[in-house]
Amino acid sequence: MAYWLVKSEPDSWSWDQQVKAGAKGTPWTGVRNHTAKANLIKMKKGDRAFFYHSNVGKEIVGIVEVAKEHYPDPTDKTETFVVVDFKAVEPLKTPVTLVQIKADKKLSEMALIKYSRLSVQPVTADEWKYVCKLGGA
DNA sequence: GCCAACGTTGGC
DNA sequence: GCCAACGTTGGC
Repeated sequence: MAYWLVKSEPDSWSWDQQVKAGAKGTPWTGVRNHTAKANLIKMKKGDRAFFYHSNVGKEIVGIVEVAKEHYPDPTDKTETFVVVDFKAVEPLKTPVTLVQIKADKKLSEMALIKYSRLSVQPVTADEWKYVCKLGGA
């Protein structure tokens, strides 16, 4: 199983909305970047991803799971980009903030820091376990 | 095919 | 609100 991190501005799609959307899963729409698209395509059902609030909060707030593998983005008229469906798994008891990640040597290689504008990124198994521990998940 | 101009993302 | 990073567009 692979691990990922997805970003969303809570003003447009927040963790709370993801939780309320329930166990069926909801499409992760709006990706318009080819690197991010390539990552979406690599995702397999059952893969897990951190849900990160960009701009407001700037912290990892929860864990989602791939409920459905990639298919064309219904909001993309050009039919170039894809979505996957995510469902909420569990919140982090303690959100892990960007400040915390930057200050932590173990997490200094995270794509979140190195490729700060990429909205769908891979996370290594070590980073995954460590962030889960920090967050109390 | 190069590169300047422009738009967007996202941290500060 | 500013601006750095970076992707995209369009003229040549």
